Amino acid sequence: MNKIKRYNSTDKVMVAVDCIIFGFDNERLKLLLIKRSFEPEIGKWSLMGGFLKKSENLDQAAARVLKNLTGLENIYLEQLYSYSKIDRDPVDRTISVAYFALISIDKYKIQISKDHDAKWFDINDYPKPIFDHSKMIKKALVRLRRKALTYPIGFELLPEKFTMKQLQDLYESIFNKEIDKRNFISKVISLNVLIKTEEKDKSTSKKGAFLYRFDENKYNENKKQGYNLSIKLK
Amino acid sequence: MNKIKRYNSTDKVMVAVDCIIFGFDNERLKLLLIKRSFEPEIGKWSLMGGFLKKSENLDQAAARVLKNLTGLENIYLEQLYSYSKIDRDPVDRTISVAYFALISIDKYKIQISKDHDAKWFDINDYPKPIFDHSKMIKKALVRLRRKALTYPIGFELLPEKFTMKQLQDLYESIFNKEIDKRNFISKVISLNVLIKTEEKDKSTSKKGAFLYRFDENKYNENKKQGYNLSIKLK
DNA sequence: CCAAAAGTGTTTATGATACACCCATGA
DNA sequence: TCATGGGTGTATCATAAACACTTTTGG
Repeated sequence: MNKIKRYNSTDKVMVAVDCIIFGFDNERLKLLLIKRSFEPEIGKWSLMGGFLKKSENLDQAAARVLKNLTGLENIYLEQLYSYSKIDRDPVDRTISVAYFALISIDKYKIQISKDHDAKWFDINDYPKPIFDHSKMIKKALVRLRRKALTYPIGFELLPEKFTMKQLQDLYESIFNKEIDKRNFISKVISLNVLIKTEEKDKSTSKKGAFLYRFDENKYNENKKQGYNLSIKLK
Repeated sequence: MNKIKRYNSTDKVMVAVDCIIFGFDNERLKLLLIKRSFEPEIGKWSLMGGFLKKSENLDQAAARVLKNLTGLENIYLEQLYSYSKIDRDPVDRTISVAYFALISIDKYKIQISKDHDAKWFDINDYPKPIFDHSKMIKKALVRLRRKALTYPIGFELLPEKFTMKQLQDLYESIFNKEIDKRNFISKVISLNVLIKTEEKDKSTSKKGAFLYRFDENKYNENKKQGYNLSIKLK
């Protein structure tokens, strides 16, 4: 190919990534927000974000932003949606590509970077964030709910070993809805992606609850047949 | 708010929108591609695209691109995904936000702009397009299939009045799969969004087939209960 | 021994699938 | 009258939902 003129660059814009970081603390679904230490909107709650660099793609930028805040790598990240309202950022024309991340809060000992004033909030009770971040969070939750029905998100949100109660709590928290224990367990078992270990977690009862692990191989074998954890959404 | 320094602008990039334009000609689902009249990749098939301007948001840019090619306004457009591989466009660093559009090919007398060499292709038989457009098209088809199960896309893809056969052909074409006529019709009727008119289309049979219309009010009333046109995807 | 959480099955209801014949009409 | 596409109903099967009691054990 011969030399080609570069495109007219008068319309170049800043591209940001913002991360909706979901975490599960083995009881409730949480959302990680930071208190902004810079203008604009200093002191207000915000999603963790950053600008896309010339040397990276969007997935990489989102991973960098996430690592910057949590120190974690190889975390589940999925692109959500791109936001482009002209004045969404009062400083400069910026479009933002939102990503959402899924983290098991205690699987890793998360060291939230001291550079940031960050806090986990319950997914049903968090402060109003800046800009259009509220829209992003709502859309991420919708996406997470859909994903939870067709993909074993417990892989990402639960520790290595977990009890059925924890798995059920995760789903109840995501859907903000009580689920019948018997139906839930028999459905989950029938999906055939869990391995029951010999171990018990005695931290919440005298009897103790068996610990389970996800089996990625089983999941990969079975996923052709479809994975569907129907939960009635009234 | 006081004057705030603009963000460092060394990392500004071009933002493009590319439109995956689906159309239904009352027989098969089609895809509209253009033959590029400019470098790079002149003469190859491509999605219709354009660059985001400072004065518009992404939805507006996509609508402008679509109007530019087809002359149509108020067409269903949905943002699909943002593509950002560093060298995806060989000329300059560009990220592209893909949108997909749904058009009833004969509901409007589409005047494809003579400025473009455009052509409708069958969704199962189209030429390999440039850059990452093939990935975009595949993702758009996945999205369309999901959408078809939960939203009456016939609103967008069919003419004002249509026969059950046309509606079924649309779904068979989208899913590339034969569907049982009796099951399909009774399922569609049960969704309670169609109005049967007194008119018949006699163009394909001596007996004639009743024409139906979508009823947007019925749809809006019923959608709280969910809209689900289960089609077995083997 | 008892409080508290873990564990376990069955029945019913709903919805999906499979399947085949009659109808209306213009040529 | 007959060829062609239009229109219709039922029986079976799979899965979701509703529902309550027994087990275990540390304190």
